[in-house]
Amino acid sequence: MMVKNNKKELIINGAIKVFAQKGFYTATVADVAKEAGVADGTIYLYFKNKDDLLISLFETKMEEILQRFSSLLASKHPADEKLRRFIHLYFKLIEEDRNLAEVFQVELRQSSKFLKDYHNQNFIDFLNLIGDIIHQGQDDGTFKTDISIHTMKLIIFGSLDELARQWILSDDHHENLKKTAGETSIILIRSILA
Amino acid sequence: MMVKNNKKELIINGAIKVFAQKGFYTATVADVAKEAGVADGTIYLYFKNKDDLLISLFETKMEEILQRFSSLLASKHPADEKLRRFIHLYFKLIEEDRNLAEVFQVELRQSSKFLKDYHNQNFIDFLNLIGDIIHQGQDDGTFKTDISIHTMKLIIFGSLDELARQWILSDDHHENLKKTAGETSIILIRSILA
Amino acid sequence: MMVKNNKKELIINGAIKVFAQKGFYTATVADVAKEAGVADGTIYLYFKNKDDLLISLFETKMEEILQRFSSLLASKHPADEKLRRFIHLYFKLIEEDRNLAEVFQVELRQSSKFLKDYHNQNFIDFLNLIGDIIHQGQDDGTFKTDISIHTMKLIIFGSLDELARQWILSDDHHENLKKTAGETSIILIRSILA
Amino acid sequence: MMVKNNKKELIINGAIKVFAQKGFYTATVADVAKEAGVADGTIYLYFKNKDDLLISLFETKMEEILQRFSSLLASKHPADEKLRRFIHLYFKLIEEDRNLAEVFQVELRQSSKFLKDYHNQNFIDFLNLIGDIIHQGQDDGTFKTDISIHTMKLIIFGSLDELARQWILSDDHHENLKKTAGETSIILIRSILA
DNA sequence: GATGAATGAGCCTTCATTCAT
DNA sequence: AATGAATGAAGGCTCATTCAT
Repeated sequence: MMVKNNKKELIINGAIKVFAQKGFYTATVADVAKEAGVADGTIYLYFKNKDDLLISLFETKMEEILQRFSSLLASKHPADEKLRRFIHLYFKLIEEDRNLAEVFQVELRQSSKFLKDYHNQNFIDFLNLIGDIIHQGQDDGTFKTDISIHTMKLIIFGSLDELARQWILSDDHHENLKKTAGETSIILIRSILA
Repeated sequence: MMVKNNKKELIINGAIKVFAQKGFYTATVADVAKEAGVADGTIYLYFKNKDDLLISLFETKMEEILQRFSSLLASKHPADEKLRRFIHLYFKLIEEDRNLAEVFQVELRQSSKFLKDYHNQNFIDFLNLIGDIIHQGQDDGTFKTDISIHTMKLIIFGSLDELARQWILSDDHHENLKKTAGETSIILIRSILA
Repeated sequence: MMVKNNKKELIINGAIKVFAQKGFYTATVADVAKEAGVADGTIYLYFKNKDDLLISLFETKMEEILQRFSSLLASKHPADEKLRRFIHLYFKLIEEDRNLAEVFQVELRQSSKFLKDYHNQNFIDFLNLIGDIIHQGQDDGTFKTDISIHTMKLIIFGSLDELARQWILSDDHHENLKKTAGETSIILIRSILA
Repeated sequence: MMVKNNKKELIINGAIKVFAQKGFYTATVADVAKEAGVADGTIYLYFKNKDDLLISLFETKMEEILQRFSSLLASKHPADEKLRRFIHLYFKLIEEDRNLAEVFQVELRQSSKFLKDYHNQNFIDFLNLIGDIIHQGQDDGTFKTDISIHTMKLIIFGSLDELARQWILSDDHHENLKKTAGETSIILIRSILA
């Protein structure tokens, strides 16, 4: 079948919408069930509990996201071009699914529960995508080597993250994210180019 | 007496500690009261409710922080030197009060409640401190003018914020924040210097 | 099944008993739940809140009561006979369900909440049952017309109400309410008979 | 001094106003203190607790009321004239102090606490004032003897009480209580006159 | 698998009462 | 006597979770 676990998907998508609107703690499981069009109890057939729903949501979507970046990173482009494309893809994804972006941005930052106790391998993997690009650039002489990859990847991710957050939280979304992506590429690449 | 509103301070500091450890939603008002060494009801003599406690906490501390930045910004230094000092002070504050940093980082980002519905003027003011430095630098020819102040200030803040977060969330705090501050200054200033 | 909304009934009956014994404000929702044999939360599946429970209780029971009076009033008896029967039925109902009577007598008179803010249509309807009898009697010449129906219906209701209250509050219920009903009929009808 | 226990009086009068407006349970001790213009704690210098405040209020005012009736009853008038004057005085008092009337009418009926557990001697005394008039009337042949004094006094009191309540609860107080008093006198005396 | 009525633990909040000043 | 800040017990209500159907 094409549609595996249809209900599970419905619930995850309902949760994304509801968590984005109300926040994880303020939203109720009943809210999610209603949005997903299933009964409250059904959620517990697919997820251990409310926390597990958030984590599963994150992992499922994060895997999808990592895949969308993977071809980009497997390409033969020079490091600066890869970084440019990374940045554009990042903002494209944000624009495509604002609710998901909001859940990632706002809700996952939230409680120690999810960024401290819950060891977030997918997030680390994501950061390492950036690290890999920088690594490549430093290897082939495209990028400067005077700053640590660790610091640089956090600067890049932090920049994208904050720009995305402001765009999400602002009510006016006419503001073009593509233009922002262009500017951001210039600034960040300039800061690192050999 | 010298110490006015001693209880209010005790409560705010208790709240910072408890919210940092457990998260705003997971922490109970009773937890805060216990940490502050007051009765549960006492909290309601000083704060309207639990939400108000978080917001008051934020506003009180944010004002303190803004003041600590103000002399720096009133100084006669060139823009790049100001930015360098801004970055160092930022990390210094983070190191000084990790709990407060964590509350700001994690809890305030949290739910729409606090960054969407609650119009956060202090946060905007803080971002504008950075904007002012950039503005000065563009005016006197220190900084490039090809990128918008808006984008640039978010990149700077986002970078600092993310670096701070990783430092907070990592258990090993031997890692020197001063070194990070140095690296970050170099990168960010390089990206903008004329 | 025959019994629909079994739980709602259980709760209302529990509430009648508990409110009669402890009073509305002194009784807790947990008391009612325990008496009804349901969980605390179950009450909130059927009633919006504690106030709503009291109002719903009143409306449900008042409708039942109004129905028990309706055949009497639809009958072809002369007005004085109707009034006599009304009085007897009133005391009969009091005797049948002392707890309910007590809730009506004591708790509903209570706070502005329930007789001032809550516009009590059922109670007005009940008073008008008496008004209708008097009206009929004045029309067919059975009753005097020198006094207003409004005053007369309040006198009749107030008399019954006070007699009922004293009976309820007295511990000795050997005292026959039927005898009281007889006496009361004589007095009240005498006061109005043409 | 003329004004003995000035504070105590202030508190009682504040309580009457506040209890009338909000109801005994809904009103807080702090509300009463504010209305009386004293500190919360001051109330506990004069009253054991909140319940005691209500009971003391009742007893103090009830004594005043009983005194106002006493000369009437000591007079040499025939029983029917006494009853007529009783009724007029009753409504006059209601009109004079609506708040007090409301507290007596609505709040004191309230919980078992005050009409069941609290043995209300003053109220019994008040009812007996009516009983005494009837007794006199039956002795001197003015009133019929076919009905018990007990029933009759409750009918009279219940009638006055209900008429007063409706007047209090209705917003329109243009309605003349004197006219009501007149009508009521006619009806009640007619029902009992030999 | 799916439902949703029922559960009951737990938390925010109120407020009568106390007591140091 | 008077104050009012502080207390903390207690209760209304919510909501994640379960389970009989």
